[in-house]
Amino acid sequence: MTITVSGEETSVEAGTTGAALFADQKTTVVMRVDGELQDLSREIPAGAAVEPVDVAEQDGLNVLRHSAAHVMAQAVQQLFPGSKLGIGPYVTDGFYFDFDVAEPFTPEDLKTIEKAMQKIINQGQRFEREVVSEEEAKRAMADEPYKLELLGAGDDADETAEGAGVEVGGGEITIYHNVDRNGERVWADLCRGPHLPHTKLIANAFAVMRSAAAYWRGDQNNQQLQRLYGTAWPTKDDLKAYKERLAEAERRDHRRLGVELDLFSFPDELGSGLPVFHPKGGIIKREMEDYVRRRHIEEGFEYVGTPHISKDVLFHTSGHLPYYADSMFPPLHVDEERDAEGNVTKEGQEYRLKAMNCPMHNLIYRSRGRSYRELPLRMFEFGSVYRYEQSGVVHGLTRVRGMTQDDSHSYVTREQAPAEVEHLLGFVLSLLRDFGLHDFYLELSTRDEDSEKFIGTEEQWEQATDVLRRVAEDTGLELVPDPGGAAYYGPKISVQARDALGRTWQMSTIQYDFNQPTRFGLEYQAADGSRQEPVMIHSAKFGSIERFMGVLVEHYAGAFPAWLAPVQVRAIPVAEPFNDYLAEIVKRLKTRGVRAELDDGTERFPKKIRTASKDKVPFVLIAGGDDHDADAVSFRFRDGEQENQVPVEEAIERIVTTIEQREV
RNA sequence: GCCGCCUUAGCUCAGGGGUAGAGCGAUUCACUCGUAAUGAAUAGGUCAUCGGUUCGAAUCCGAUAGGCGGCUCCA
Repeated sequence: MTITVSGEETSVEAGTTGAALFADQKTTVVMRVDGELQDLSREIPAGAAVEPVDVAEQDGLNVLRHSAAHVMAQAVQQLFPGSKLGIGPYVTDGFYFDFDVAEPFTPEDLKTIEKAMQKIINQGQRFEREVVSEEEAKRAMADEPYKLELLGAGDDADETAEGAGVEVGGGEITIYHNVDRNGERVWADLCRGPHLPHTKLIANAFAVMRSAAAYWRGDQNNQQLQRLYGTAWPTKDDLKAYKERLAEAERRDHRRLGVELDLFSFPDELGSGLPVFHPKGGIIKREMEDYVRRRHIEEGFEYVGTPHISKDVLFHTSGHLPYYADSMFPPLHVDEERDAEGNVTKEGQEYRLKAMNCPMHNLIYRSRGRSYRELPLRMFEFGSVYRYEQSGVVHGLTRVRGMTQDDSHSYVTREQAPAEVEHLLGFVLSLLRDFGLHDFYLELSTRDEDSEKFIGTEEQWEQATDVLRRVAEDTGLELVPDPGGAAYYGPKISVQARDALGRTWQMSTIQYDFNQPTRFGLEYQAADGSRQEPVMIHSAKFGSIERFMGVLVEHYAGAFPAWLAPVQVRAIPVAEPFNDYLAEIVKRLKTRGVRAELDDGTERFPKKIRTASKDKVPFVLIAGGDDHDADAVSFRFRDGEQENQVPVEEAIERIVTTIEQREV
């Protein structure tokens, strides 16, 4: 028969398997048959287009990890008889498997499981695919209640959790058996596959990473299972590189660097998720805010200010309550008066900490009549908002309970809306680039038809979503759909930025809102004298200053570009006699607005260099006899490079220019 | 909010039913002329908080607070 192998027509015997075809390719783990991933053990149908899938390519990695998940599950069921299987898909950089076990896994258990996995791998067990009927599958999985549930769910399984589709779905039902050296089936799982031909391909480049709890099918009303996360790679070196990447992420962790660089802290006395900024962190925050405020004003925004607290009726008007009551701090009851018997003589009032700025900006809009000539009317502020985040989700600066939003609201006519969205998106992207982030993609969050959370008519949603989609597509950036992710009042575009380590963070958001203007009765007088309702467009550029600072700390690994660095210049004399010489230069730098300081401590020279290096100061200025005689200074940069005897004038100009140009 | 783990000096951590240790940091003194650690001395802890068990608790148990890893959530 004739088949096409990697684009070339070839003639092979009927019944040829992938294993036979790619026998000499040791790192081929599965094959793509007419675009579909299949086990190598399967026969290739006549006329098919086939290509080998290498373990190192994404599809191959996924198969490797999914197979490793099976091995882990086999090990767990060996060690913990009676444990029940949940799902076990591959995920980015690894895999997990959920188990219903009597006791949660301990750290020792993880090591034991890893050892048992190694044993299974060393046995070189084969993965064997069996096509079964639904009845057969139910019989085979009689002891696995969760698998039975998935069988019942059928093709819906894809929606139950990330990766659940690997279990069932996609037409026929299959069971994968692990077969030992003697040809005996030793373990089985309901699974769509495909899998590696045998376990030896997992080699010893795998690890059981951690355990955690997870809700069955991602629903918090369901049973909580124990999830084991693992990782697997084609080679030991890949595994090592992955672990090194994790270690690097840990070194860059903004929570760690925040302490080391004395930027911010989270005093227990304040409560969870409430940061305080120390002087050095305060400089970074202020530089960020100053720059962003200036740019907003350049872009036609007007800076406004609103309080941190208000009567809670405001949030009823906006529609945020009762939808989001759970994530707002509980109300404060004030102004109530009682007589001696305890009877209420004056009704009190409920106040709420502000969780969003838009209702207050609406009040500014409404404070007087508005003309179409004023639109677009753009209000902007650094609004302090407080959200009662659940205790388990608070995380460093990236998830806090008190934060500063760089929040703006553009009030426009319906006709102006597309142009304003475009304007905002361009502005947001330019700001992110100014802060050193260059790798983005967009997410379009829309309403979920089935949810009652979303208000407004279908036409309104469609129109708004259309506007956002068109503008997003015009950027040429990757656009990822996020159905059901919209706010209750309208769809949103969010910008996801990738940092230096390739991790993504939701930063900016642009939301199209046709609901709040109605709820607040906002209007403007049109050219024809009629009263019209504006559309409002919400936009947060960094999301929150706190989160963005956390991202920046990690992106730059604490080595901020000069314009953001808390200390821009540290002057270090080679020995004490040069203190005065450098003190004079520091003074001149300070008059130019440079954050410069002299290290006139009693430590010796090399120690001061080391300290400056650990502090990640961008410019170290050194002066000794040679410099003094030449009326010069020497530079030492963060990468260890040095440049000696630069004339003082020139050195100052270079530092000032670098800061002004916001160069790294 | 849920599951598990953790909380000892400013930081990183060791120890462990008989009232505490190291390194770094800090302070002081001496030293100090060329690019990542000079030396010595000193100070610093109700072992998160509260309660229980015990002759005795930092150590064991419980509660609370805070943190970490996930899950759920994220206007």
